[in-house]
Amino acid sequence: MNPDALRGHMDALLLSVLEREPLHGYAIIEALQERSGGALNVPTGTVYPALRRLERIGYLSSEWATVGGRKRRTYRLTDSGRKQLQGERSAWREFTSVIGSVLRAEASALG
Amino acid sequence: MNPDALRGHMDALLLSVLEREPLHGYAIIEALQERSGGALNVPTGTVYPALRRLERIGYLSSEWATVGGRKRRTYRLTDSGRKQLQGERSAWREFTSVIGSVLRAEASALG
DNA sequence: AGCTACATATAGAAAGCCTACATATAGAAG
DNA sequence: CTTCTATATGTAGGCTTTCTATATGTAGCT
Repeated sequence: MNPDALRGHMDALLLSVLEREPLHGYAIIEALQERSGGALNVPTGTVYPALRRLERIGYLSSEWATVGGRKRRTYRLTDSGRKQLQGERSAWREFTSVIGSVLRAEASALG
Repeated sequence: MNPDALRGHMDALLLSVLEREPLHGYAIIEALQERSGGALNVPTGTVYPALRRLERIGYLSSEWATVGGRKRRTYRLTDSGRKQLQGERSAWREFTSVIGSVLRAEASALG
């Protein structure tokens, strides 16, 4: 998977993975791997700054916890973040529709 | 359409639009608008540098022409570019499949 | 003369994702 | 005990690509 392709879609992925339950960064990375069937290996240097950015914007809130002697910062969706996720989903549908229509135009014309 | 979302997909769009016939930059921009139903308004400052980059890589070749007193640089797909377009298409399918699987995971679980 | 459409191009800004590195605990293996 | 792996968070700097803004010039219409 070309890493550049993720640009502009990282937010949607992170918000989506937090929809059901709050998770900490490391668990988010694992969840992305699982749900993508191993295709998404997002590095920590991408996830942690992105989570902080989303919290700064107000889509996420976080709190520290200690589990098994290790410190975790657990992120959860805010109401604002939940709304944003709706927007990300519809933006994704439009995006795939638009790009897809251009990419498929010639393929169908040629058989 | 969030402009950042196009990142990493511009090449696929440009190669795809040139699949059927050679076109010059301005016509490519118009073709992208038409095929996307007006959703894609790619600025000249994006298209012209991108075309040069694709030519430098070897996916496109270009030649100058004068039509109606105006100079045009017409781009056409090379064999290498045609192969690359195949790769871009399969990469696109994988990309939408992977992101889609993550985005839809919660939606279906929640109804 | 001025406006719009056609046509190409560059410089610099903006953004975000990645690589590489730094730090630290827990537990298993040897 | 030491080493290695898994768990866990974080920053600095680099890199690529897209966008904004600007420049240039022709053709045709009013």
